[in-house]
Amino acid sequence: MFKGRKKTIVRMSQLVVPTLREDPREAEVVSHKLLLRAGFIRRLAAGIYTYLPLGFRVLNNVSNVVRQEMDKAGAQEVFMPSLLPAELWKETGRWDMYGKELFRIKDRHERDFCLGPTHEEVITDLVRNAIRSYRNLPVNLYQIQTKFRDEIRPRFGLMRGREFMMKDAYSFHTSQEDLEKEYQNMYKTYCSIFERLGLKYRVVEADSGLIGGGFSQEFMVLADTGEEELFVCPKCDYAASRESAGVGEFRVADSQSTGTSKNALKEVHTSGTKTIEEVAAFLKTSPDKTIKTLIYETETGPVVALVRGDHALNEAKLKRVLGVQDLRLASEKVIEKVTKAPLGFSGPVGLKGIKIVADNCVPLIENGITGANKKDHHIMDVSYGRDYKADLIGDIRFALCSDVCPKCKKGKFDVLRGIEVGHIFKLGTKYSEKMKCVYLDENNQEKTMIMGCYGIGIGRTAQAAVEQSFDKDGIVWPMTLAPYKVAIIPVNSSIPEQMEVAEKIYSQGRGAGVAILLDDRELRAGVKLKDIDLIGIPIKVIIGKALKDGKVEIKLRKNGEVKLVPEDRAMDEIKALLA
RNA sequence: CGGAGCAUGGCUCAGUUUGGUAGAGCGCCUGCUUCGGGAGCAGGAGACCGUGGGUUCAAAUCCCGCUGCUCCGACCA
Repeated sequence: MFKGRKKTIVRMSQLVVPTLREDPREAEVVSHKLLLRAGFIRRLAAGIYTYLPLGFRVLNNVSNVVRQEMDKAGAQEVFMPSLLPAELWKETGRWDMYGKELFRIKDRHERDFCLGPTHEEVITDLVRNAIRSYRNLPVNLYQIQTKFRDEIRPRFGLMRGREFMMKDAYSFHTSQEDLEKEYQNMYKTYCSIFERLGLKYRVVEADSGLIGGGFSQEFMVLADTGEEELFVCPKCDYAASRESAGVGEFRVADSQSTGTSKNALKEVHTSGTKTIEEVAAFLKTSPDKTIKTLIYETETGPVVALVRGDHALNEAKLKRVLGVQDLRLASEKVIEKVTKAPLGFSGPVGLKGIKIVADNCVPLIENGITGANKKDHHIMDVSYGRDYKADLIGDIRFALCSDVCPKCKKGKFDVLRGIEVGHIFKLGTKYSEKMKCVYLDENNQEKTMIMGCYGIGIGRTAQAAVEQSFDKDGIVWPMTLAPYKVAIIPVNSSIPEQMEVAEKIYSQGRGAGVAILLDDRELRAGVKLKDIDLIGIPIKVIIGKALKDGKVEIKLRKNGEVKLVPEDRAMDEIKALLA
């Protein structure tokens, strides 16, 4: 591949690997610290990184596996622009919907552009022009490319950057069944990708967010420090992200009496109490007796959402239940207009002319407590049906680990942590319809294409691997990801015999196409060994004392295992380890 | 965007309270001695103390503005 090049630098004395002895202040999580310390990446600005030679090699290792598996699955690689005209985004409405996360810029003619955070619009535009017949469907096009998102809070190095490498694929179909087939094909492809990369992962049901569409699944690399919570049922195969985990059973809170006698409504003065906790404490009861009332604004007007006081409302679920796209907490002004009372005293009783959505658990509350829609007042002994009604009742809260699996209704959730590295979506016609991406079927009928979309965070995957595999000395790369598989370390570079053997094995390795590194630096053994371990090279060939007997050491990073072999057998041994 | 904090050689930090000629460790360069898990000695280079203004005889230090970065909450691969 690089035949034209005279030599690639794989001598440590020449390689740019600025390792650091101390943890950089900017890093918080282990993987970020290690990538910085071991000289893989450097920060340029918040969430924007340079990949140094080692880092870039790892990135390419991920990309290559992804590319091979995608090609094998029948997808075709393309390369789309990063700089995108606003018109396309206006066509789907996402120019307005995407919000502040979209990097927007103007050209010299004051025309609007953005830096691509994802490419549904671009690919759909391409396909609607390039493909007109059912004969040319289905297709799956993908690219590996830099994406831009003006994240609210860039974090943890490559985990959440503002500029990051991503593989995104888009498939186009003539039927739902065909999409289903490709979705399964991609599911399998993703499994083999993450298996080849040597990662422990789980697949969970997920919310599809801004990308939209219906069903989607996330691939999570398991790591205790992961940002995501996965709700996994121990009794069946159900697994979901925190965002989308369902609630299997609606029970009354433990503290509620089983008695059903309804007391009469009572208004109480609760001056100075605003939060649920304050109100519950003031009235000497627990938060699960209260009804939390939240006012939201949507594109179809304000709505009132009710959840039990000890539950957290899940906006993604609320969006789904309401069937709205735009959802945000109402301003105090709107709250006052809707409830005629200041923030902190809202309640469903007596509200008119506004849609009310209640969580499944809310109607079960007897003699509950909620705001009186009157400053400094709450009402007690509120019961559903008698005192208020909801227009919609559904699952709109976050699941808790005490909740029951919605699938088998038996297991209580285990909560694991993970890092989202892949996401597959069934988009349906969300984009193709708006953008008139159509084809002619065999009956000369115009039909809208059905789409799927499949992403993998390349840099994030690389960093997730570190998060999953490190020790006190540094990174322990899985073989596939390691920037170099083998490092040759002459213990004392001032002994000519050691250097000779080192050079010999090095050139044998290069001749055999092994990704091999020679630590030819004139440094003490300890420094070289520490550096190579920090970098995480899987196999070390240590040339030292044993050379007197014509032997070298082969030591594994993973478990510290050492094997003494005759120097002329070293290469065979390495090849066996790599096979 | 709300809350907290930080900004001083390449890296990690001290110095700021109580203004008075900019420090340490690591790294880097030179030489000597060392040489199997971050060596020792000697010599040396390297900083307009984030930025703009103000107070003062005098500001890294006090005051005001700005910017950048990190962390905690709502978004995403």
